[in-house]
Amino acid sequence: MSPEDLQPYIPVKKPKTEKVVERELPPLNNPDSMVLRFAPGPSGPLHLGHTRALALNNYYKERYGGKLILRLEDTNPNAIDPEAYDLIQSDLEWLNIEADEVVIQSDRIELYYDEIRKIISKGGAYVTNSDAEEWRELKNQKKAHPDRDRESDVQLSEFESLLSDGEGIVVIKTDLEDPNPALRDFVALRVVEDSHPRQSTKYRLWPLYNYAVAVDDYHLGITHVLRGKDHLNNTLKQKWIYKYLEWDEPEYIHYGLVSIPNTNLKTSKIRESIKNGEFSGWDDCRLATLKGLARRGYRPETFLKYWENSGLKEVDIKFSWQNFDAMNKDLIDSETRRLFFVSEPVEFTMETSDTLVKDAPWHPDKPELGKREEEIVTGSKIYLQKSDVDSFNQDTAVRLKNLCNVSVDGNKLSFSGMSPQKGSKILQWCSKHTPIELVYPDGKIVSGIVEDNISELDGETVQFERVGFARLEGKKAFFLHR
RNA sequence: GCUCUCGUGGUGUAGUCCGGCCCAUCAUCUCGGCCUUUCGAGCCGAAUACCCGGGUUCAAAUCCCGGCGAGAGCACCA
Repeated sequence: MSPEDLQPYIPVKKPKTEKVVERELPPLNNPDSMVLRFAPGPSGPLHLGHTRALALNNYYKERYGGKLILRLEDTNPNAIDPEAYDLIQSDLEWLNIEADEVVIQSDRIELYYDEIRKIISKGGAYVTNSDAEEWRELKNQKKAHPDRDRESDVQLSEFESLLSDGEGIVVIKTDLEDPNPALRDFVALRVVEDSHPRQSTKYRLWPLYNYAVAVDDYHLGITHVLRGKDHLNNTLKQKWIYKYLEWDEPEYIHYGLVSIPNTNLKTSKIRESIKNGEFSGWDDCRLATLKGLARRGYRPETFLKYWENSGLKEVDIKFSWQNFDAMNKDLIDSETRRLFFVSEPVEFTMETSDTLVKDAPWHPDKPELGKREEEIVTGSKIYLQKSDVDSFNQDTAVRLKNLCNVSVDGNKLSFSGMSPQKGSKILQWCSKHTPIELVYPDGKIVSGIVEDNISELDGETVQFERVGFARLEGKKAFFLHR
C-alpha cells in the first residue's frame, strides 16, 4: 500500500479550539410556542426537591420564550394544607420565577366530569363498586371485573348517580394483558365525602392524579412535560386518556431521580414536627424548605444554576451540598461584608501609649465599600476567641487583625508595633460588641460576640472571618456554609 | 416477583445518536506551591474515571451480544 492509499484512514487533526462556550442543557423538540407546567400538590411549601422541576421548566421557558403554568393539584381533599396555595406562590416569587398562569384543579371539576362522560361513551371507562381488594386481585390475574363489560349507557347512568350518592369508582380501561401489572386498568375518579378546603362539600366524586393531569395537560395546551422518571408509568397511563379522546400528545421528558442525603423532605413529617414543637416553623434553619434555606442566606440563583448544571439525563443522581454550597459561595463572596466573630470570648485589657484605630475594610477586595473603624485606647477591653487563647504559648507572636501587634501577658495585651511580622498569628477580635448566637443547620448553637457594627446589617448575609458565611437576624446568625 | 430505566474520577457533568479531533471536557472536592493582615477569594500545579467479559473494525467511552450493578413503578396518594 502506498502512503496515498492510507491517507483516508489517517484522522484529520483539527486544532483544539478553546471551549469557552457555556454548557447548556440539550435542546427540546418542537420548541415553538412551548407551554410548560409546574404542578405541585398544595400540601405544604416548596422544598429543595421541588426546585429541580421548577428550575428545568423555567429554564426552557426562558430559553424558548414559552409559557409556564403553575398548577396546584388539590384533588385529594384529605391532603391539603390551605395555607400552601399562598406559600407555594411566595416560594416561586422568591426564586424570581413568574408563572404566566395559575390553575387550581379543584376549580375544574366539571371539566373532568365532562371528559369522563366522553370516555365512558366511547367505551373507554367503566363504573364499579367492587371491593377494592377483589378488583385489584382480578387485575393481577389479567381478568376483567364483570362491571367492566356493561353497556356504555349503563356505565354512564351509574356515573351520573355517583355524583350525588352511592359508592364506586370510575376506571379507565387499558390493556388487561399488559405485562406490567401497574398499567392495567386504573382508577380515574373516586368518592371522597370529606370537606375540601376550597370547595367545601360541593363535590363528592374527585378525580385522581393521572386522570386530572391528562385532562389538564391537554386543556391547558401543555406542549412539553418535564418531570422525574418516577412518572414513567404515569406517562403511559396518561397516554390512554389522550388516546380515547384522540388528543395529540405532548413531548414527555423524564429526568433521573435525585437523592438528597441527610435531608428530610417529607412534607407530612415536617408538619408533624412543627406541630409538636421540634421545629420552629417552615422556615426553621434546620429544614431544607426554601424558606429555611433562604433564612440561612442561600440565593435563589444558586438553585436554578445547580439544576441547570445537573442536566436532564435519565441517570439517578446524588445531590451534593458541597457543590451546591460552592456555587452559592461563588455568587455571594465578592459582595459579602466581613465581620469579626469571637466565640467563647476571653477578656483582655489593652495597654498602649497611643490611641489606635482599627482600620478594617468591609471587603478585602472592595475598598469602595468603606471600612469599620474603632478607637482603641489603653484600658480598652479586647476579646479573643477561647480556642485561640488556648493555643498560645510563651513566644506566640499575636497580631490583632487590622489593628496592631501585641504581646500577651496574663490578661494584658501590650502594644508592640504596627508593621506586620511574618509568622505571627493574625486574630479576629472584638472590643465594642454585641452578643450573638450562631445557629448551625444541625441544630448546634455557638454563642459568641460580634463587633458592634451590625445594626444596619439585619437580614443580610455576612462572612464571619475564619468561620464562614452566615445570615444575620436579630440576636442570631444562621450559618450558611464555609 | 413482575415491568421499566440507567451505568464516564469522591460528586455532578461533556462526549455516546452519526466509531477516529478522547492517552476523555468543565466544575466541585482532595493534595502541593504562590499570593493574601481570614483557615475566604485569586493564581499555578498534581492526583483520581469510560461497570465487567466477549465480538465487529485499521480504529470502540461510542456499535453488537452476554453478564453484573444501581434506581424506579406495581395506591380508590400526588
